[in-house]
Amino acid sequence: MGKENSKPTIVDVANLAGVSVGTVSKVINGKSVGESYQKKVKNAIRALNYKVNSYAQGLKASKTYTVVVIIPNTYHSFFGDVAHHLNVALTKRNYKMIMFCTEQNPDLEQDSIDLALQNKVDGIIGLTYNPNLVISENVPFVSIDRAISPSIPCVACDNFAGGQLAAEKFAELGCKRVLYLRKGSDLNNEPNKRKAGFENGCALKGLDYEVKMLSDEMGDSVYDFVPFIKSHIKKGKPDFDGIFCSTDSLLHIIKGEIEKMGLRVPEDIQMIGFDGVREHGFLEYTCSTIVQPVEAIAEMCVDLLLSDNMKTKPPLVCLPVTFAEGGTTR
Amino acid sequence: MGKENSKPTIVDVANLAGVSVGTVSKVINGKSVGESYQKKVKNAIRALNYKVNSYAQGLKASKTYTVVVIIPNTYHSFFGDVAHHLNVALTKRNYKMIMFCTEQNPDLEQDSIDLALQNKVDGIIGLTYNPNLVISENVPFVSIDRAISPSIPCVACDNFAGGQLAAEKFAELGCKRVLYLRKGSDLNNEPNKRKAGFENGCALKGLDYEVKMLSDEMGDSVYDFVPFIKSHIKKGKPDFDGIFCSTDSLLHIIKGEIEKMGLRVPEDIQMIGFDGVREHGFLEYTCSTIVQPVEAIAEMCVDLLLSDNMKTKPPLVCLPVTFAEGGTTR
DNA sequence: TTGTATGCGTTATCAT
DNA sequence: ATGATAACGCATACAA
Repeated sequence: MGKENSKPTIVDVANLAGVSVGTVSKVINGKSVGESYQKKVKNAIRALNYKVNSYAQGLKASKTYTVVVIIPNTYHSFFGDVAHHLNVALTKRNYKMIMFCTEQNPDLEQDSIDLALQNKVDGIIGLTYNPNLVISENVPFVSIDRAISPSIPCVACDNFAGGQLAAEKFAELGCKRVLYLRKGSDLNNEPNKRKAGFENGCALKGLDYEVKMLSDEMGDSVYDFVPFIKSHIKKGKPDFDGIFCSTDSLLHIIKGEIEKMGLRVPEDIQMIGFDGVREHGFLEYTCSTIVQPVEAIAEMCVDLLLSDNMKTKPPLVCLPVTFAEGGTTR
Repeated sequence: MGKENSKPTIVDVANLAGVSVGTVSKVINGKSVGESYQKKVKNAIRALNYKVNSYAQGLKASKTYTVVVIIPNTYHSFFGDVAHHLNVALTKRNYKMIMFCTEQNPDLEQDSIDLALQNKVDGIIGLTYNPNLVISENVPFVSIDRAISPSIPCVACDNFAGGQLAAEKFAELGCKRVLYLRKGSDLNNEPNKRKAGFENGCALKGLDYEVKMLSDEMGDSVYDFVPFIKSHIKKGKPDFDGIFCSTDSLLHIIKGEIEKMGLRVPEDIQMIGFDGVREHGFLEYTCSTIVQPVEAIAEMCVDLLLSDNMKTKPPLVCLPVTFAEGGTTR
C-alpha cells in the first residue's frame, strides 16, 4: 500500500477513473476529450478531492503564475494601498503574489530579487531604493516610482504635474507666498520631480515660494523643518500663507507643529499634501492633497509585467494625478 | 546543443565542476563534502550564476517554505500592520508569504484556502469572516481573531481584558457615564468580547454606561450612531462624559461628529479607541487607545503554524493589551 | 566520501 | 481520441 495517506495524484485519478494519466491531464487543462471519459475523470477528481500540484506544474512548464512584490512595508498607508491594489490586479489575472517587505534596506531588496529568481516567479514588481540593484535580464521587472534602467519600465504618477497642480491650486486659493517642504530619498526617483513641477507652477502663476529639502540618507529628522518654519515667522506673523508638503504624512506632522506655533489651518495657513491616501480605509481624505492614482498604477504595473507580446516596453509611464479637498485648504 | 539559453541546472554545475550531481546537491544543502570538491562546486555555481529551482525542490520535498496569508486588505491601517508583521516574522524564518486580500468576501476566503492547498504551501494564516469555512485537516492553519474549530488555533489580543482596561481607565480619568459604541461583524469572534470586558470593568468600578451595537451584516452605517448620541444630549448638555469605541477608526469618525455637535474632545468628552494603530507609520497614536500587540500576535501565529513538534496546539491564545495616551483623554 | 539511479506529479510527444 | 512514456530539476537511498 505504501503511500496510503498522502495526497491524491493524477495517477490516482487515472486509476479510479479507469483511464490514462494523459486523459486526466487533458480534462484538467480543458483539452478535447470524449464525453464519457470527461465524466469519469471529473467524478474521480471529485471523489478523491484531487488538486493539481502547482509545483509539479511549475517544474514542467516553468510558468508559475506567481509574481513577487517588493515593497518597503504595508503599515504605511501609501504602501499598504499600493500593495493592496497590486494584489487585486494580480488576483484578477489569476496570479499569486509573494510579498517581501524590505523597509528600504538595500540588501534586503537585493536578496528579495535573488530569492524571486530562485523561485522562478513570472515577474517582479518593485518599489525599491537600492541604487545598485542587480536585476538579471531574463526576468520581467517593473519598477514603481524609480527609473532603474532603460529596459525596465517604471510606473509612477505624474509627479511633475502634481507639483505644478499644487502650485496652481495655491494661486487659485489666493496664496501669495508658499513654502515647499520635502523630506525623502536623495536618489534620482520620480517623486523628486514634485519640486520641479511645483517651481514651474509657481513661476507660471507668479507665486512666490521657498523650498526646504531634507534627506533620508543624511538622517535628517522631520523636526528639522521647525526652525526653518520659525525663521519665517516674525513676531507671530508668518511671511507665508501656504505650505506644500511632499507627502500627506509629512503634512500631518507639520500641521501639528505649526498649530503649536499658534497658527491655524486652513484659516492662517493653507496646506496641500501629496499621495491622497485615506487613513483607516475611509473615503475621506485627511488633508487637501494631490491624489495618486494608486489603482491605475497597480493595474499598469501588472499589465506591463504580464504582457509578453509587447516588444518594446515603455521606459516610463506617468499616470495623471488629481487634487482633492481635505480640510486643509479654504 | 539544444537548451543552450535556458537556466543552468544542477547538472550543468556538476559538469563544469567535474563532479556528480549528488555531490553538487550535497554542497548546496550543506552536507559533508570533501574540501576540494566543495571548492570546485562553489566556483562552478558562481560561474554559472546557478540558482536552485525551488519548484523542483518543492516537488521533491513537499516542503515549500511558503505560507499563505489571508487578510481582508492592506490599506486599512490595522490589517496593513498585521500583514507587515506576519511578513517580517515569516521572512525571519526563511519562509515566503503569499498574500490573498479578500475584502471579507466569504467566497474569496474559501477560494484562497483552496488555492493555497493546491499550491502545497506549508501552512495558512487567516483573518477571515466566512462562518462556513471548509478547511481540510491536513494543512496547518492558524486563525486570527476568530475561533474556527477546536483543532485550529486562534490568536488574538486579550479583547476582554482590553474592554475592561478601557472601563478602568475611564473611571480613573474621572468619568461618570460612558457610552460604548461598537460596529462590527455579528460573527462570534474575539473582538466582540470587548463589550463583555467593558461591562465587567464598568461594574467593577461602579461606572454607569450604555451600549450601542451596529452590525456589518445588517448594512448599518456608522452614522447611525449619530441619532443615538444626540438622544443623549439635552439642551447641549451631554448626559455622558466618555465614549469607548470598538476601533480607532470608529473613534475618528465619531470624534468628528461630536465635534460638529459642539462638544470638545477631550475637554468635554474623553474617548478611548481600540487597536492602537499608528497612521502614516508614525510612532504617535492618533487617539487614546487600547493597543493590540500586533507584532506579538504575528510572531505567535507563525510560531504556532510552524512548530510541528507541538502535539496539541492551544485552541485560543490571548496576548496582553496596553493602554496608550493619544490626546483624546485628559 | 563520491557517484548512480530512481522518483516526486505533471505535461507533451509520440504511437496506437 | 486515447494511452504509454519521456522529460522537467532536484534529493536521496544505495552502490561503489
